[in-house]
Amino acid sequence: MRKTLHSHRHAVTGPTQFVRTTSIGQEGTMLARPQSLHAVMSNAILRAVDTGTPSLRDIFSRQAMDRFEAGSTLFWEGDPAANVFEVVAGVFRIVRVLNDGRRVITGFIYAGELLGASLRDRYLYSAEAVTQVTVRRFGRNRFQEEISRQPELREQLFSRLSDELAAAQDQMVLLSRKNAEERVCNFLLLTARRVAQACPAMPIVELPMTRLDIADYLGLTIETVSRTMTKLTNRGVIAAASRHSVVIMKPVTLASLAGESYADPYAAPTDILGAA
Amino acid sequence: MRKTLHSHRHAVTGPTQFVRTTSIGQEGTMLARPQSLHAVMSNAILRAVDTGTPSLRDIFSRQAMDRFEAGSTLFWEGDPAANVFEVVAGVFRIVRVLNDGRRVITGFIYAGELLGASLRDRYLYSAEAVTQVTVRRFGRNRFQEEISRQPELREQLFSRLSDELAAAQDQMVLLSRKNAEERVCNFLLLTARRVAQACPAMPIVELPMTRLDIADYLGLTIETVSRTMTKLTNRGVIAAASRHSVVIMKPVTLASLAGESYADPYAAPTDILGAA
DNA sequence: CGACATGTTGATGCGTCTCAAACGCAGTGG
DNA sequence: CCACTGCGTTTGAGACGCATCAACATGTCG
Repeated sequence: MRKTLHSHRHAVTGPTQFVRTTSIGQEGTMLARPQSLHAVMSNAILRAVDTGTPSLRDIFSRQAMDRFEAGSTLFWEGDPAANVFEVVAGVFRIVRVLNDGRRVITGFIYAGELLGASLRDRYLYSAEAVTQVTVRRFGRNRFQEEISRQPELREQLFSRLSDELAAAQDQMVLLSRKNAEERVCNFLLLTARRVAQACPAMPIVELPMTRLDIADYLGLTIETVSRTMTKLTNRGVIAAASRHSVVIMKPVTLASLAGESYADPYAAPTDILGAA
Repeated sequence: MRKTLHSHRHAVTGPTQFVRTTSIGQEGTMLARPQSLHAVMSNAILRAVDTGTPSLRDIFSRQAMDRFEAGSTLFWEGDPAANVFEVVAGVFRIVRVLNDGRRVITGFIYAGELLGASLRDRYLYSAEAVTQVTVRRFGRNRFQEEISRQPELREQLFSRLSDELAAAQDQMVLLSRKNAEERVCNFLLLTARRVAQACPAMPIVELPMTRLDIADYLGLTIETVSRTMTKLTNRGVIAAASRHSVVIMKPVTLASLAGESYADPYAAPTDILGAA
C-alpha cells in the first residue's frame, strides 16, 4: 500500500514500446547507418568552435555513428557501463524508476554532450531517446586511457562533470523549494538558453519531449504542467508556436518568475534571456 | 508577491549568527589551533584504511588544521574558489539560498570528505559548520597541480566526484517523487550507513543537525519532519535516544519505507541496514 | 529565574494530485 | 473523402498531503 501523493498512474509498466534491436551498451554489433544530413551538420557546427587544442570531441570524431529511433533505450540503469557516448544529434532523457514504478527524469542530454562519462562500473540511469538520435560510441577502457593520456581532455571532462554537478544542485533547489510556475519557467528558460538557436528578440524554444517527460523532470504531473503553461500563455508570457515549441514573449518576466538564486551559474547576463 | 507553497518563514535573514573572524576562503590568515584529540583520532582512523598507494588525504596531511565553531561559514556561495578543504572532524551543511530567502541544503559533508573540490571558479554553495569542525586547507592551484601530477589522486578525485553526482541524482529522485515518510526514512537510512558507527543489531544514528537543517535538506518543513519522526516512533520503527540521535529499531521496515529504487548505489546488501 | 532557541503537537488552508471527460491531431482503412 | 482509432494534451471538479499559523513543551545559557 503506497503513497497517495504521487501514484504511478503514468508509470512505465515495463520495457518501453521500442524494440531493442541490438544489445545496446553491451558487446553486440551496433547499427552503423549512413550519416544523416542533420548529424553531419550538427557535428560540423560543433567542431567549428574548437580552438585548435585537442578536444573531447576529437576522440569521438573517428568513431562510427549509430542512429536510434525515438523511444529507444541506449542503455539501462544498472547495466555494466561499457561505453561512453557523444550525442551527435537529437535529445536523450535520463530516467530513473522507483521500485513501484514512479518515474523521474533527472536530465535531458542534447547534441554535443556526453552520456555515461561518470565512469562508474554501472550506469546510474537509463538513457532513452526523446527524438531520433545519432551517437558516437567509445569503449569505456579506451576512453579512460585517452583521458589519462591527454591532460587537456582530462581538464574538459572535469569541467563537464562539474557542470553536471552544478546542474544537479540547481535541480535540487528547484525540486526542493520551487512551486509549479517557477519550475516550468525555469525549465523554459534553461532550455531556451541551452539550445540558443533562438533569435534574441523573440526566441522560439523547441520542446521535443512530451508533457509527461517535462512533468517527470520537474516533479509535477502532466496536468499541472499543462495548466501552468496555459496560465503563462494567457498572461502573455509565452505563446504556443506549435505543440512542441513555444515563443517566449516576455523573457524578463519569465526569468523573474523562474525565481533563480543569486549566484546562478547558468545566467547569461549579456543575453536578453539572462536579464533579471 | 511570492509563493504560498513555501514561505520563507524559516529563511535566513542575512549573514548568520556566527562571527566571521577570518577572511575564510580568501587570502586572510586562518586559525591554526592545536589539534583536538578527536581530530587526531579521526584522522588516524581514516589513514588506517589506506592501502599504501598515495591517497588524496596524504596531500592534506601536512597542512595545518583549522577549527571553527558550529554555525560558522567556511565559505560563501559565489566566493572565488580559492581553496579545497578536507574535513577532518565534524559535519558541514551545503547551503543554497533563493533570492527571496528560501533555503535549500543540498548535502551534508562528514569527516574524511572534501569540500570545494569541483574546481570551478566560484563556490556553488555556502559551507556552514553544523558542529564544531576541523578542516585542512589546500590552495586550489596547488591542489590542481598535485592532481594533474599524480594519476592515483586523479582517479580518486574522479571517483569522489562521481559519487557526489550519484548522490545528487538520488536526492533528485527523493525530492521529485517521494513523500514525507519516504524522505525521512531515506535520510535516516543513509545517515546510518554513512557514519556506520552503529552496531549492526540496533544502530544508533547521530543527527548533529537541527530539524530545520533536515527539513531544508528533505524539502519539507520542520513540523512535517517532526510529525513524521513521531509517527515512526509510535510505530516502533525508530526510538528517540536523545534529541540528536535515534535508534533504528526495525531496519528492514525502515529500508522498505525509504522506497529505494532498484539499482541503489548506496545499498549495502550484506549489512542489515541494506536489507530490503 | 527569565530570555531565547529548538522541538512538538493541534487546527486549518492551499497547491498540487487524482480522477474524469473532452479535445486536437495523425494515421489507418473503408 | 470521411469514420474510426489511438495518443498526447487540455480542462474541470474534488480530494488529500503537506504548509501554515498558533500554542505549548523542553533545553540551554545568562
